[in-house]
Amino acid sequence: MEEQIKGGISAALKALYNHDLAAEDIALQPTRKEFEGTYTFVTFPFARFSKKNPEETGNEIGEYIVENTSVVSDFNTVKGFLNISISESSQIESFSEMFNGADLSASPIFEQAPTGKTVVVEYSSPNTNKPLHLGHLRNNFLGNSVSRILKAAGNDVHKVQIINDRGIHICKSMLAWLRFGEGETPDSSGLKGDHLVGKYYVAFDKEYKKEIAQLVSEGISQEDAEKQAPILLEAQEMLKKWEAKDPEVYALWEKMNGWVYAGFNATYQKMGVDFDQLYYESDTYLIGRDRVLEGLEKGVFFKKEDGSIWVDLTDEGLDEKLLLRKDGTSVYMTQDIGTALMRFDDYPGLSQLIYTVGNEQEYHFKVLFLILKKLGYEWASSCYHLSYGMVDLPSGKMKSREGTVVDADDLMQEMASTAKTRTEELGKIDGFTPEQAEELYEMLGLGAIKYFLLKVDPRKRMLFNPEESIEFQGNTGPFIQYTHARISSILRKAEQLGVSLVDIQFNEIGQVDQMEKDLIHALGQYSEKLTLAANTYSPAIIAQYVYDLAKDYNRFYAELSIFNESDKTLQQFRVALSALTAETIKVCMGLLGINVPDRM
RNA sequence: GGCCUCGUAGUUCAAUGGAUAGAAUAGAAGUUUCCUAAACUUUAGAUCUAGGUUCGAUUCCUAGCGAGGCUACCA
Repeated sequence: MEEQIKGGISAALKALYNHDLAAEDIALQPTRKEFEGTYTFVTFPFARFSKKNPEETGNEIGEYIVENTSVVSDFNTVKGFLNISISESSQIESFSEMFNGADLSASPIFEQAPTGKTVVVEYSSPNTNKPLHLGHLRNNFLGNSVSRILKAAGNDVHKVQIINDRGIHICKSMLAWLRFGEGETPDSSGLKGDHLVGKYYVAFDKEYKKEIAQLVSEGISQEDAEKQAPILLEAQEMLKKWEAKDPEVYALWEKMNGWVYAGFNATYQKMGVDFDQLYYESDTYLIGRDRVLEGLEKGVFFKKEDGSIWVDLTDEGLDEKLLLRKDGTSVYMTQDIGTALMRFDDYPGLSQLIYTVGNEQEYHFKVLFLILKKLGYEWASSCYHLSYGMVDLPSGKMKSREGTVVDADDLMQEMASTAKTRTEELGKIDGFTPEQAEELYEMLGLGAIKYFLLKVDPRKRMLFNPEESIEFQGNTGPFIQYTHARISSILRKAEQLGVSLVDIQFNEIGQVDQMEKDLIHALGQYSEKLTLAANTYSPAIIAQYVYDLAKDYNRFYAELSIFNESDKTLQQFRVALSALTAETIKVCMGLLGINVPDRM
C-alpha cells in the first residue's frame, strides 16, 4: 500500500513538474494524530520544481494521486504537509492480504527473503573470576536479541562467546582462595560456583589494598606500592607458571573455572540465552602470540629494548600499543587477534563478525581492527563493534571489586518474586497449578528486566535505580505480556463460540472504526521495523514498535466490543485482527527474547 | 592535556532535518451491571547556553558549560 502511494507521488512529480524521483526514495511519514490522514508527504523541498508555494504543490500532487491510484481516497494540505487518506476498502483489503486464515505464523507480514549472509554475533564473554551482574545482563540480552533480529531478517546467524578464562584476574582469585579459602568448595559452602570464586576475587583486592597501605606507611610512594605489593607479585608469578603449564597451578585453574562454568550455565539458563559455539581465551592466546611474532618478523610491529613487542599506530592518530609483555606473556589484545583469526577460519565466507562489548572498549576495538588490517587480513573490515552504554547506578559505575554491583542472579530472583506479589495482589492465579504459577512469575519477572534493558537505545548509557524495582505498568514487558494474555482470552472464547477465521467475507465489511484502522496500519509496519532494527542493531526499535502495537490494541479493546457485535462478519474481522495482533506481539517479544503467557 | 560519547517534563525513555517535541512513571480528575482495571479516558509539566547553516534544527556546524568513558606491561 505504501509502495502504491510512493509510486503515485513519483508519477505525480514526473507528470506535473517533470521531476524524476524514484518511488523508493520518497519518504512518507505517519500523519500526526491531530490531522486527518494516514501518511504525510512533505512538499517543501519540491516547491522549487513546481515553482508554486508548498501548499499549492501539495494540492496538485494530492489531486493527482487521488485520481491515479486506487488506494488514496482523500487528502488535505496544511502548509507544506500533504496528508493522505487511505480508502477504507483498501485498508480492509490490505488486512485480508496480511491475514492468512488460522495459520497465523505463516502470515506474509513475517516473511523475509534470505540474504545469503553468514553473521557471527559474539556476546556475554565474561571473565571467569566473578559472577555476572546487571551490565552482563544488558550485554547478553542485547547480543541475544540482535542475533534473533538478524536471523529473522534472513541471515544465517551464529551466536558465540569468548570465555576470558586466563589472565591475571583469574590468578588473583586462585591465589586468594589458596591463602584464605581453607579448602572451601561450592558443595561445602552451598555457594554457587561463580559466587564462590567472586568472593575470593574481592578477598584478593582487600588484601592487596592492605599491603599497599602498609607499604605507603613505610614511605613508599602510592604508585610504587601498587606495583610492589607482595600479593600482586605473587599473582604475576602464578600467571607465568600458568603459561608454563605448571601442573599444580593448572589443576587449580581447571578446578576453579569448573565451578564458575557450572554457575554461569545455571545463570544463562535462567536468562534464556545460549550459544552455538564457545571460544576459550586459553586456546586463542597462543595463536595470537604466534601472529604477533610473525608480524614482528614482517616488520609490522617492533620490539623495544626490554623485549616487549609493540605496534605503532601514530600514523592513524592513535598511540603505540603493547602486544606482548617483556616477559613474553600475552595481553588482552594478543588473544583477541587469535580469536578473530579462529572465527574466520571456523566460518568460511563470514560476512560479518559482530562484537557485543561495552563502549568503554571502543578504543580497544579500533586498535584491534587496525592491527588486523595491518597484518593483511582483508576481512578486518567486516568486523563490527556493537558498542553499548554502561548501566549506571545512582551512585555511579558498578565495580565488582568494590562490591557495588547488582548481581544478575539476585535481580532475576527478586523480579520473579515481585511478579508473584503483584499477581497474588490482583488475585489472578485461579486455575493455575503451583508449577504453572512459578513459570508465570519467572516469565513476567524476566520479561520486565529484558524489556527494561532493551527498550533503551543500546548506544546510550542508562540508569538503574535498585531502590525502585522495575515497573510492571506502563511501557514495560508485563504490560505487553498482559495484552497478549488478554487477546488469548478473546481467542479462547471465540473458539468456544465457534467463530470461524477461515471464511471471512472481507468485502462485506461496511464501516471500520479508527481504532481498527490504526491496528491494521500498525500490523503492516512489522517488516519495515524489523529491517530498521536489523540495520541499526537496535532491539529498541522492536520494543518501541511492539509497545505501540499493544497500546493500539488496548484502546481498540476498551472501545469496541467483539462478542456483543451483532454483525457476524464484523465480529469475525475483529477476532482476526486480535489474532494477528497477538501473533505479532508474540513474534516481536520473541525477537527480544521474551516469552508471552496465554493467561496472567 | 588529547581523543570519544552524551545533555529533552520531577524521574526513566522517544522523536530518517519537518507540523502544536511523543510516551511512561510520579501529581490531579474520571471509567467496572459489558470480552482480564497489570487496562482505558482527561489534565498539568521539558529540548543546557550563545552563535551559525536551512523555507524549517532536539537533530547538522562552531564555541562555552555540565556528565561519563578511553588515553594500563588489568581483562
